Amino acid sequence: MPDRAQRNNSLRNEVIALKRERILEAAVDLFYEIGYENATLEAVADRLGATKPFIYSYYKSKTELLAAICERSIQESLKEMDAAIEVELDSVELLRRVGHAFALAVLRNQKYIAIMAREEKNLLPEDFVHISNMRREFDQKLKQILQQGSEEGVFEVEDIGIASLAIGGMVSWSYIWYRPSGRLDRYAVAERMTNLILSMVGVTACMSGSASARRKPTRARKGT
Amino acid sequence: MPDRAQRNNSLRNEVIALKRERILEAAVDLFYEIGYENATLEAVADRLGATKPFIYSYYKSKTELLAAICERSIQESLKEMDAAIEVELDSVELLRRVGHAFALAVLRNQKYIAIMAREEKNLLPEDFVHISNMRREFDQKLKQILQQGSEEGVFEVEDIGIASLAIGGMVSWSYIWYRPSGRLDRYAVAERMTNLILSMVGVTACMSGSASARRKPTRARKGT
DNA sequence: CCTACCGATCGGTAGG
DNA sequence: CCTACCGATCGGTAGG
Repeated sequence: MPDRAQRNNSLRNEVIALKRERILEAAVDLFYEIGYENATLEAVADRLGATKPFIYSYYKSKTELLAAICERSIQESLKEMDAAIEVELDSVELLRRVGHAFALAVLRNQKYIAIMAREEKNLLPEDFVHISNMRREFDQKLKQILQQGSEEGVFEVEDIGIASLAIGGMVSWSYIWYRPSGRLDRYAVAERMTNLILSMVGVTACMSGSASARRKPTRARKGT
Repeated sequence: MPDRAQRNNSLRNEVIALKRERILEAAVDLFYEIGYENATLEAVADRLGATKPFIYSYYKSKTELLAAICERSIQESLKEMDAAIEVELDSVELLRRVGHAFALAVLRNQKYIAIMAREEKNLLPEDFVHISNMRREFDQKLKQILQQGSEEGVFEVEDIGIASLAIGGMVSWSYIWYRPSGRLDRYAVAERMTNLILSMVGVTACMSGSASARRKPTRARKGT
């Protein structure tokens, strides 16, 4: 007897989830383009062919919508981080994997990252705290990786705290300059950033992969 | 005869400049604390013990005030960059100096940098273009330094464009996490970031300063 | 899920 | 340099 009711219910929930998702996406696009405060919910609704009260039946306020966007923003990076950690690799491979996945996540979720970086002052204090905690968690895990690699002697890092913040920063900042229409696609950018991360912690090409050593700068390149 | 008039005039100009400066500073503090849109000009005026129309007699609009803040933000970084370039050093020392001065500038002007990063969508199109150009100029000059060092064979960089954006990003991002009350003062952070920049471009400790080589990770540290 | 509306805020200005 | 004000915008809701 609850069978049919439940099916209905699950369908209903799916529809609700779908609508919430579409609203979120429309908001992300508009907030990214013109900024949270300049974007009216009426304009968000317009993009969906609906009206403002429609949005209010799925989100209870504008700031709740913003919080949902910001939360997803780091959630995605954290997810990649956790997936990489689970694989149990040596420190170099772990950092390579984490760096690459993190960079790809930022480039893929560029709009979300931009909104989070720009709009923190428009979050409710409680949401701000929650999101700050997630951010701290990410930084801690990254720091942990550097710590381990340093103890093993495969990383050479003067200050682990600063190094992890630097890595986080150089990757996160790409939301500002990356253009999908640019010279490199996301994957190529992530590759290069990963290599930069590795050399930042003192791992040079010959130490990490199977490639042959190129410890010394290739002076040959200049002359030829 | 123009003597006295001119003295008066110059005094008058100084007073105007002083007032404009105080208004700017108050705005920076408030915009940084609660965000541009949440800050009313009335509240800015309050901090100066004045009223809103007072501000309007020194700035013609709220957005002009924002543009002035953003412009100064990069102006400071560009100034440091240019000062460093003028000294004519070898590539390694030049990058070290630029990195250090740039990092210090960001940490010193943390509030300005934060506002610029967050509020670009609130700039007039013309101001946005102007500021974007200054930003591009900075990136170009940094890239130029990497280019030169690479050609000389002292830097080992896979992709100069990405590397310069990465350096710019890791330093700029510090506006987010740096706390003057934290573990390290500005100078110490700048030092560590500079070392990270250098190892990112393949310069290890032994190559740069007069210090003895420590090419290999110091495995000794672990065992002892 | 829409029409119609309110209430409050705030950038900017007149006028002195 | 202030008092007093306007005009417009927009988040949120009532009521259906």
